[in-house]
Amino acid sequence: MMFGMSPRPAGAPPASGAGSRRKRSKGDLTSQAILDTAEQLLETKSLDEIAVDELTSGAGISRSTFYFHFESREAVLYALSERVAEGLYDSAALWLRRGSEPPAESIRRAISGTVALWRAHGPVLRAAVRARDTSEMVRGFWSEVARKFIESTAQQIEIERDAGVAVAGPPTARALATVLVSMNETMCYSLSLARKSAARDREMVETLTAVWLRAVYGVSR
Amino acid sequence: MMFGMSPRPAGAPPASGAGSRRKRSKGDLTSQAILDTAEQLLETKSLDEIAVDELTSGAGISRSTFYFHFESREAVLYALSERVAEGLYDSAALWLRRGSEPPAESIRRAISGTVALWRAHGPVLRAAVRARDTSEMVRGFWSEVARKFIESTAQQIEIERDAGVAVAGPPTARALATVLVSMNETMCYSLSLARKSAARDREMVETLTAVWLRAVYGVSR
DNA sequence: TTGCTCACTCGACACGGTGTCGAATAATTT
DNA sequence: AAATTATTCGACACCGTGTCGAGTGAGCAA
Repeated sequence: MMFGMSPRPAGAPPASGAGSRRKRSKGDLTSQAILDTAEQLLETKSLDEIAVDELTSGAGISRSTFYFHFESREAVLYALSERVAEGLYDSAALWLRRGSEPPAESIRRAISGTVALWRAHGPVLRAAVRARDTSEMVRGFWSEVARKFIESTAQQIEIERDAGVAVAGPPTARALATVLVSMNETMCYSLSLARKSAARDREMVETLTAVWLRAVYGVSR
Repeated sequence: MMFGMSPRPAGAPPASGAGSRRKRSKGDLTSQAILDTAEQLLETKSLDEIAVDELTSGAGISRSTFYFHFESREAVLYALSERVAEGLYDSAALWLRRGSEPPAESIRRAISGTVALWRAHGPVLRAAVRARDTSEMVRGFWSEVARKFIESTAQQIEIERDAGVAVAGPPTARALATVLVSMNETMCYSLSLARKSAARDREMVETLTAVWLRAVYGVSR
């Protein structure tokens, strides 16, 4: 009764092709308008403080029309998340394949990218993290994202361990990766809540980098 | 309009003395019943999935009577948190003053205590963490709890650094402490979501301990 | 042009939850 | 016993949700 929602938005237009810009059927336009309004409102309020009619009046349509485009408020968040998720994968890849540069550099670069992304899309990312506990749909999506992050981190740790550069387990590479990735997420969440400050951001990147380095390689400098 | 709530529960009985058991005015009893029902319901649902009449029918009273005892659902959670918070302080104190034992022992003991507490009161603690973003009252309470944890951890790190045992900053002792404490909270949160398993708990304690040790002291073994 | 269809929009409705009020009742004090 | 205070209740007004059936209009076929 409570979890019956199908992952596919109810009456949503079949796969609004992201690339094809010809023939923006009117429906696409209002879907976009709803999405934009939602992203803007999330800067102020949390998802469940946002009423459907705030979304629709912002988009210039009637409240009940909303349900033609989205199944629920969560579905809107899901769509919003997808926009942002691709950016996340990029910063994940950064740390995976590093050339000959020292680990400190590639880790710092990856973390820095993640922080930047949270700074850019904080409201949406926070709402998504929050909705993980509420919406099956959102949870599925983000646990997949997290899985990829953890997987590739664990893999990298194992490579470094085999090379004798990183300190051996226990903890398992996987357990260590889980903790480190979660730590990044938590700190980015709370950082994105604070007023924007380059100094604060830099300190956070440095702190997280230091913990990663020490946790994986044992020694910092 | 939205944030006008006073920190003091509306018509609540003046300071239901925790210790004095004589003269349990009838009101205290039903307040307790509401609290107990809430704690039990939180094992299944999140706070905002719990309707007021579920609380009151569980306590055998009428819905509107609820508002005589508590200002809102959040106020119930606040009261529930206070019950648990004291236990938290104990495990904080554990790591602060250690005798001559090696740091690994005291850190493991403190983390182990925290994990145990989350296992015992997971639902309430999760709801409280969650409500931090929603309720001013709950946020104030928990930021105070977090502050104490971070403060005492930072203090301890500085002591160890002055003694030349811990690796020097940067990161600041405070920044490092913030990250480590938050990490513990996050991992306990997600651990308490998983089915109870002694093995899993042990692994989590070991992993967190390892990260703390390496982050603070640089080398693990 | 007419007429058909299909994407899209709307207002009305039923439902369920919240918070408040004033009156009724139980407990305690004087 | 009377007065006061604590506690409970039902009724009410309000707000947000999700659904339904009835439009509306743009494009397309004949």
